[in-house]
Amino acid sequence: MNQDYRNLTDDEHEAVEKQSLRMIVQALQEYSREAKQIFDNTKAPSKTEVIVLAEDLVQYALEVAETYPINRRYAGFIDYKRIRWLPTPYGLLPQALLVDAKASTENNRETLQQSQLPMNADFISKDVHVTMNAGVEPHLELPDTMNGPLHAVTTSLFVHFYYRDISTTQAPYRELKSIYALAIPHARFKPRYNPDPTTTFFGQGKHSSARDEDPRIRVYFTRLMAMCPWRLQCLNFNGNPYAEPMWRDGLGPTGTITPFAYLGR
Amino acid sequence: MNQDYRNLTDDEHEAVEKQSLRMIVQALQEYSREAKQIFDNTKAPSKTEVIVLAEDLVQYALEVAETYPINRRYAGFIDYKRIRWLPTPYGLLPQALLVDAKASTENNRETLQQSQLPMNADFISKDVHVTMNAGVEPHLELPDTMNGPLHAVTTSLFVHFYYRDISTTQAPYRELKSIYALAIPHARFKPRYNPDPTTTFFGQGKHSSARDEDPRIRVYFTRLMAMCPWRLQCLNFNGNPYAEPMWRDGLGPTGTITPFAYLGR
DNA sequence: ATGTGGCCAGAGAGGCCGATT
DNA sequence: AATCGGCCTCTCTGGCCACAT
Repeated sequence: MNQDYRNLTDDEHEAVEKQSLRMIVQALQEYSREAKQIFDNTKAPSKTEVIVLAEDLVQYALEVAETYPINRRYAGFIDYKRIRWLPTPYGLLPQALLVDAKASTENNRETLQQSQLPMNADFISKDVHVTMNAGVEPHLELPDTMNGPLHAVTTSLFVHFYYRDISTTQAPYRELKSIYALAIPHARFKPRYNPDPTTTFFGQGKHSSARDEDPRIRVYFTRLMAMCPWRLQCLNFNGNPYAEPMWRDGLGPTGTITPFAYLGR
Repeated sequence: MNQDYRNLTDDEHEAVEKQSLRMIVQALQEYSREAKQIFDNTKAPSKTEVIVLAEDLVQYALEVAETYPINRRYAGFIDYKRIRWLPTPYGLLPQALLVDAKASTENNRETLQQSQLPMNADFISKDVHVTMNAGVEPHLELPDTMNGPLHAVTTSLFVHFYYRDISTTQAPYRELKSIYALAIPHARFKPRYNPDPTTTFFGQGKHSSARDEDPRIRVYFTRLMAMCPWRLQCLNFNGNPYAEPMWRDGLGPTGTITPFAYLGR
């Protein structure tokens, strides 16, 4: 009756991240119709509106797709966060699910704040070795009445709303083109995903060094997918109310895409 | 079997706002211990942290104190919003509950964006008559399958975290001194609360006209309380883990304060 | 054309401070 | 000392644009 993720093998832990991502992809798909409707047609008081829309939509999509909650909360910059019991074949695991919403007109990379980085990163930019330390804890310690503290594994997911602006005066104001969902590997997978600065999906951040802003970092979609196809999922809108229910899995640079069944909302 | 708030008398509608506020005050009181614990001890990556804390705490406090949900969502800048059925003696009413969280080192006024203003406002500032139109709709129209649309009354509440900074390096980082809860009157009460520019709880906004920022507006606590005591509630921390469970009601410039029972969390 | 870097832009949300009374 | 007005600061979040392959 294992309750500690640290007892899992690497492959088991990867499977835990995979099933976590699989569930939010299902949730996003089921909510995709309303998500697109709201995203495209909500009037914009300001251009910042898309940020708020993305956050709200992630909440609406995911809050109905939760697992057994653990009575523990904390506040902070992460958009959607839940401490919960996650059922897995390897045990019922305490998990700290962290999901961040992003809105973007790009669809090839994601910018992370240091506080959103789950693993120490090493990469090369302009021939120099750049480093950034993880800002996300590997787990959250939950004081346990019985046998010492419980460790809730932290799982870092990102939901990326890829869109373009259409109009500022009338609906539709925007076109939500697709919803990407990414699972960034836990710190423990450093040897697997970033053993050295040249082997990585990380890239130079978006910050301006000139104005010495807080450093950020980027995750490149193609490279992440090449290292582990299922970690990059994409739900595409092709003219239908709902997105295309596709799940990426398997091997190879782009993996294999297969449709999945879903119930709409 | 009334389902339309427009059939209520003014007094009945006031009572609806009052019971809505009463419920969130109960919820805030029950959550006050954890709220203070999180507010005071959460490390601050930046000074903006308090804003996020306030938003999260409002969500945590209120999400467990909801009424029968209506299956309808919309996204936007309001921190906490729920469309729901509110049971009242005057009928089961569709309601759009809007709650905004504010963090402040002041405790005498609240700044509202125009989009948070539920009634057209008139007031005098520096001898000139200033005006601001409501940015909140009186109700949300819900397409109804049976007998035409349903109108969800909009109820505008604010939760104000009054605090001061303590330290930037070690816990406690802040001191949450009290939690205020305000109910801003619905547009229909304009004749009651702001019949003319000199009779009002509104005041000049915080925006800089010089840099022509979007106009904002202020609500003055004392004046709001003088016009209707129960619309300004305050839960004070006096050294105890939980705030003092006090509810303001009755008449007079400050009304009457009485304690209420609560179950902690 | 793409993949990368990175400079800037805007807009929330409040901290504060200076007049007034 | 309070009550008001209002200027300005900070910092989030991405739009974009310029190179480099």
